[in-house]
Amino acid sequence: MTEPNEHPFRYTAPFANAIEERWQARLESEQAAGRGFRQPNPGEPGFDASKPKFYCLDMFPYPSGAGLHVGHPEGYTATDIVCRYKRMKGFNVLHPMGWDAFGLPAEQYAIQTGVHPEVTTTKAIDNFRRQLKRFGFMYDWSREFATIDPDYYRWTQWIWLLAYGSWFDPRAGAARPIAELEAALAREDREVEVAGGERRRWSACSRRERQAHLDGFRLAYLGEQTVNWCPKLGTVLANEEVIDGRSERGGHPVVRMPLKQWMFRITAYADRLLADLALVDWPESTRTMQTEWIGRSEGAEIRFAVEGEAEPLTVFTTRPDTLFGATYMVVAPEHPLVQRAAGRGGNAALAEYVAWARNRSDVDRQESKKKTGVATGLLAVNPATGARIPVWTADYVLMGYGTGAIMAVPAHDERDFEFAREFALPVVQVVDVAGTAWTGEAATGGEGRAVNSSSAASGLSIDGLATADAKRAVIAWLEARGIGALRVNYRLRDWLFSRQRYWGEPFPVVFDAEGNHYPVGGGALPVRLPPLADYNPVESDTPQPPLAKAREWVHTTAGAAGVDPAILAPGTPVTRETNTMPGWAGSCWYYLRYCSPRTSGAFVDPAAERYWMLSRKRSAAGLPAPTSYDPATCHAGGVDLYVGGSEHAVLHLLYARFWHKVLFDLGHVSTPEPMGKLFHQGLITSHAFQRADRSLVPVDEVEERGEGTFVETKTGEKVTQIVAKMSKSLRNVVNPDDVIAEYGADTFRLYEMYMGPLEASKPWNTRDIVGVFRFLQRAWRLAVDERTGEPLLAAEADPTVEKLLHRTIAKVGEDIERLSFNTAIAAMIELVNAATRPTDLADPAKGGMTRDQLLRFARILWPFAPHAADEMAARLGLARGLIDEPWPAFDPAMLTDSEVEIPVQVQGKVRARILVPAKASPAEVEAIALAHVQVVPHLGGKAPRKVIVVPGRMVNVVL
RNA sequence: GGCUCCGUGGCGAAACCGGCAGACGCAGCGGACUUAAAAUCCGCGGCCGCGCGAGCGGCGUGUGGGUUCGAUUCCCACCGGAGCCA
Repeated sequence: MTEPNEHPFRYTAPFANAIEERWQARLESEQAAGRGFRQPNPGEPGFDASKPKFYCLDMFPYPSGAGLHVGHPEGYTATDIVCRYKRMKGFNVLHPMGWDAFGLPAEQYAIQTGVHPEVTTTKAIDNFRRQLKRFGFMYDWSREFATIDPDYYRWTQWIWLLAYGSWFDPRAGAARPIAELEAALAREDREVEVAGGERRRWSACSRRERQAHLDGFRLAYLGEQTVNWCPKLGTVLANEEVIDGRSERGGHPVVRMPLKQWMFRITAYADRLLADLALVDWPESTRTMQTEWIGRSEGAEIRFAVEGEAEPLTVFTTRPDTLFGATYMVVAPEHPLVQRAAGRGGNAALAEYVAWARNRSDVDRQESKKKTGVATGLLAVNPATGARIPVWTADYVLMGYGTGAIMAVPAHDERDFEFAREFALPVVQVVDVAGTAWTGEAATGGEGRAVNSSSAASGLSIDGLATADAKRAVIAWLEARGIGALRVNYRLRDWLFSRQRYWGEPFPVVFDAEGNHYPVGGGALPVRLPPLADYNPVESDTPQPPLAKAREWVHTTAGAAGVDPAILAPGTPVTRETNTMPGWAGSCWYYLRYCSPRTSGAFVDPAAERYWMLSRKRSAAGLPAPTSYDPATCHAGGVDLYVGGSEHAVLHLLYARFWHKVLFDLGHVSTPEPMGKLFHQGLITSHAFQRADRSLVPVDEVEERGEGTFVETKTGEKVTQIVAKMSKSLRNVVNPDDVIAEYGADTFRLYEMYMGPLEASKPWNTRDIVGVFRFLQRAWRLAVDERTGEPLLAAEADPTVEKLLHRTIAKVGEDIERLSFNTAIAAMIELVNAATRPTDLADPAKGGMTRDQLLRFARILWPFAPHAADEMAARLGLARGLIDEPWPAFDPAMLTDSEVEIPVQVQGKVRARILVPAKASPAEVEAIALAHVQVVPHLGGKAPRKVIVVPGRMVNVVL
């Protein structure tokens, strides 16, 4: 027996799912017909040039096989709300979605299963797309692409070639075509250094020598670098991917070895990357992180003469003022000076140490408590004191930082001090550090006044000078003697861009038999990835890229590869580059491709790029649309809102900025920065449980015994509830598909936005979801008769409800603008609660809202819960839903009250509340307050010393 | 160790520029409706004390100090947590 359903139109989960799927199907067919959320570009049919643009971007996901995580829809819902709102406010909204689809996990999976990464990746993309569509996000799916599409990576390769064909002109402070450099060298017939250190006029250089010289300037260049080789992963990693000497992914040991690799000269842009952070609206924390990552430090380069060596030993120090305290030198074991000293033989200990240190991973080198090292037997001369000081080698000095050599000042550097202690080297105090007494028992860092820092012989005397002055004095002295100079050093290294991997973009470059490289011509792009039978990286001590296995692909001719015949004869046998680009490559410029994703003749259509990226600042709103960047009136950043996790605060965002600046310098994009406003959504965490010994217990092994008391089921041991990241091992991962099935996508969206501030990390609390679900039910019931599905309309508008509606419209709009969605939803809940009929449905004419009011409410609900709002609007007569509706207007007069209740404080304590006319003068308010029956007793009969009246806010009486 | 951010009821949170601390939701309690339950609707709700009661008094935004008529908000120190850099 089945009960007849008395409420067939109640907003239940199955009902929500049904209407959501119906509206989504409808949107799908509208999009297919070129309507819906399809946003035309300038020049295309349907484009409205009178509207301002809003480019809103989500960090595109890496489509993993596991499907969408609850963290993904958090940022996506936020941008969807903003975009729907902006659309209603009359903007042309660009809100695209795509896939960051090259990368290690797919390749790893291919290694395990033998299935081509393209197959698994495509499947994962299809699943991600299905899941995202189920949320009803208003993406313009006609702009979708993946970084693995040949049509896309063709242009990734093209941009790389652009960098390859450019150099950084220090005088212009910008990138320029390398042909200009070549022309200048020829025109002025400059003298250049050729192999072997000789200098020769350009006209006298061989073709090979010219090429080698130019190669030294390219923004994308082949550099022999000490790289982080990870034998286990079979790849080289960027410094950024190595944490404490282990791979960021997998935690495998990493060893350092020299290798020829493609590099990006990102260090040339260090100053601009630093300075332009001031131009964008980014979280302070992110700007700080990038600043620290770039790590600009001013100091001095000092050249120390080494006895018996022609070349001086160059060091960089931020504390040239401590030169008198440099009692020994330390060079990295990889330093050429050490190599030479060891190569001469006769120092077995040195050779042994170098071999030993070389095989130590950075984790050991950095962590070792006890300092290790060996004297090289060489003696350097401290130019300030004239003293001969020993040159040591030690692994605490890394070749990758600075010059790979330091002057050791043990008195004022902790590590140098430890080293000096270990090997009984002299320690000389040369700074009287402010606030720290010199005991000789520890290094004293910080600034102060120079002591023990004078020498008649060298003519340098800085005793008594404050650190800053002492630095200047020493640098001036160094410069005068030609043995040093002021220098700016960066922590930022050039970007290692080669990977010994299969699943990445191939480099459009080939090598001849002598190892000279030649670019593949633009017409031959994309250089496609060849199919491969075996994806296994070769686990070995020397890098062996998997692409080397595609022998037929690798061995080709210049002509077949598409090298310009003017550079290399077509018949010349060449081998292709077998490294691939790292996972970062595709995400460096995807936001540009979205502007015109189907453009075939260029990486982006210039007009589309200009329209979507270049805009006037609010202060210059009256001016006509800009045609080129003007710092005074234009936004520096192109994308108006970029939302994604803070885990990309440094790497992705720094790399994208670098590519963008190269493109900007060469005239291919309109703005100096890619992203104007950046926002990081917080992490969605989960609950887990912790035993007394701080070990974690999975959620399904715990039961609740009474209020807030949890015990481990197996042992009965008491455990405490904590907040932890979602993880398979803790079995606290929430699957979005399940939540949608249980409540619908609208409820899911509302819940994630209602949890708390977007930027905050917050725990998922399944129990709380029902709150927003009930809100939607209530809102629905306010508009629709659950028995008949017919609208429920008030005969006339209740003035209180009308006033609240105006206020809610104003507040929700403001809150969306400042990305404060939780408070916007709270305001809508208050409105619905206030308008809800106090009795049952006996008399629908009582309470509730009029059709007009309900439609205005539906329109502010639409960005948050679009399906419920569309369905509501349809039942109220708007068959098409709210897709083309404007944001409702509010009357500013409705936002103020004629009378306000304000508190009266006596000595800072609230003693009464008074109702006063909003326009009452301070004197009137004061009079009412002081006469109040609850205030008088607290005055103690005295006249107040002072009365502070904040109009409309409060009164404070001071006795 | 340095830098940055954060700490508010049983829980998630709000208070946007120094002006009524705890909006809104969850959980809880009470009532209406119901044979009963669910659902729904109405109400209560920081802590302590006094009062039968409407209410009154005190304390209260991690801790201790400071600035101010007034501090969750600004300043200093400390404790705890997160992130980044060493």
